[in-house]
Amino acid sequence: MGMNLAALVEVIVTARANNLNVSTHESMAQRAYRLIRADIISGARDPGERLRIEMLKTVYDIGPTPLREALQKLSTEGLVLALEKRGFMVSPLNLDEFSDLNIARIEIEKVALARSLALGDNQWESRVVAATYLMKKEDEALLASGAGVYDAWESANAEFHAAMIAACGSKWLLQMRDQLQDMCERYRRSSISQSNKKTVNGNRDVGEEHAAISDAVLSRNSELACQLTESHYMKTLSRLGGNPNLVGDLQP
Amino acid sequence: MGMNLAALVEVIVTARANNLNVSTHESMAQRAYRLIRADIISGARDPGERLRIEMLKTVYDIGPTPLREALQKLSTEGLVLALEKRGFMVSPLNLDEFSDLNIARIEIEKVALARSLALGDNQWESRVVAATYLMKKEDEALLASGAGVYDAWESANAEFHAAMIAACGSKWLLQMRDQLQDMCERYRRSSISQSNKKTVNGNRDVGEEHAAISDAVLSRNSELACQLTESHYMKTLSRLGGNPNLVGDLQP
DNA sequence: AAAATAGAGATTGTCGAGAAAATGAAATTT
DNA sequence: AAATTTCATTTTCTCGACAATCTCTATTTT
Repeated sequence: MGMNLAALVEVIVTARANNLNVSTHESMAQRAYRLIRADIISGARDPGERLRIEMLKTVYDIGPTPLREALQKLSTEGLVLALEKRGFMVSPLNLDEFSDLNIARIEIEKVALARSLALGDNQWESRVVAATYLMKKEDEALLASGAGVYDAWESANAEFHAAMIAACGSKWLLQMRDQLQDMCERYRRSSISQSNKKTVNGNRDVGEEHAAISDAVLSRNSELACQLTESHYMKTLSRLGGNPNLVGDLQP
Repeated sequence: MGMNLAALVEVIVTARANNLNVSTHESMAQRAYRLIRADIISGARDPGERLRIEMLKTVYDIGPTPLREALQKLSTEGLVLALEKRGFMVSPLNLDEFSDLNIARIEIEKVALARSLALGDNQWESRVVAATYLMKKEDEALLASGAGVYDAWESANAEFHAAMIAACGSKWLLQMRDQLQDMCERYRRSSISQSNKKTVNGNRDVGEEHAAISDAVLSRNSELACQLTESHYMKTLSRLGGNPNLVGDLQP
């Protein structure tokens, strides 16, 4: 692939702006980062678990240098804790931090949602409609099966919420939100693996919540959309044992 | 310093929660991270500048492995761009991204400010009063001197704005805000070095703006405080050539 | 002259080795 | 017995070396 530097920078900056992955063949460091990150978020690695280089070398078949680079990146994100002269560990979980994360996530999501509703064009509306359609199908399938959430449901859910805020006009706002989302996801997963997976959606009709959010968004009712989204996330939070008192609306 | 692992993790987690630095003797990787980060934010390293390992090795007297770890961390933050098989460079600046960053920063700051006003206690009020007092002194000194901003003014300004939002109840919200702030700072610095330093505060009476913000905060007038803070930051943005249209209030 | 090619030199990304520090178990002291 | 010390082992962090790849100049071709 012959390409000069300026052109490559252009490609990378543009791709990053659209949250795309441009790599032809990833480096060992990237690979390590991707794999370890996925293992931590999915709960395959327990919170508090030591991440010893020798062990990781054996498991992922990657040398110590790229492994350390990956762990440093993850420590910047907060998924990994770097202990001076004592290596790395998966960041421990605690409920106070979960509340803290959720406050940040929900507040940022609300801001992005309000902006998105104010700025979104027809293209964006079409994406919202498409995501809503898919979400409805998956919510119905989930309700019918009575089982836990599928991967298909998960990805429809992710796209549903991403679509709503996509037109907010700041990729940094979206990136902050994504990062906080991933941190929260780890709490959700570890909570699921501890309790019964079937209770994940409790007695809620998540489909109805999604439909209400979509309606509010498409009718550009910013206040209602924010309120519904907040309570949507808060229901998940309180079911997982977080402290909802710290999150809720402040002005009565 | 004899200390078992559990105790150390406790110390580190607690210290991180309060944004403290607990290191007794920093590692080469930490040192590289700190120095390179400061050089990028201060503008000592130009946007778009290649960061070659050999060069960095000579300048900072640090081996290639810790240097790469530092660069990877910085690339997670967005200050450095990692180019596949072509090393690292200081992230290029562009005005669109500056607007983007400012949207995110101002929105997050407003959210944190509203929460802080709703949740802050007497202890917090006292910090606000102290920061306001110091800020007033520094603003007066700045006005009297007629010169550019001093380090003392910079740090008073940083504490002034940090104090206002300190009681928001989410360390993550504050951390996101800090990260965006540092990114914005780099734009401000590079803009200053290009133009005349004396024009930094233009015809604005920044002292008056600060006083108005402080009054609104202490009287718990959330809406006014948010509005004043937003326009305070926007004045800086538009003077630096950003696109203020993309930032402003959305609901008329 | 502009574009393509080729090859010397520089740079990245990775690995293994080794010094310095932490850990844990056994021995010693209080 | 509990606390301290000792010391062998493990682990981290850092460095230099090396293969793979990129870059830049000089040369050839169109």
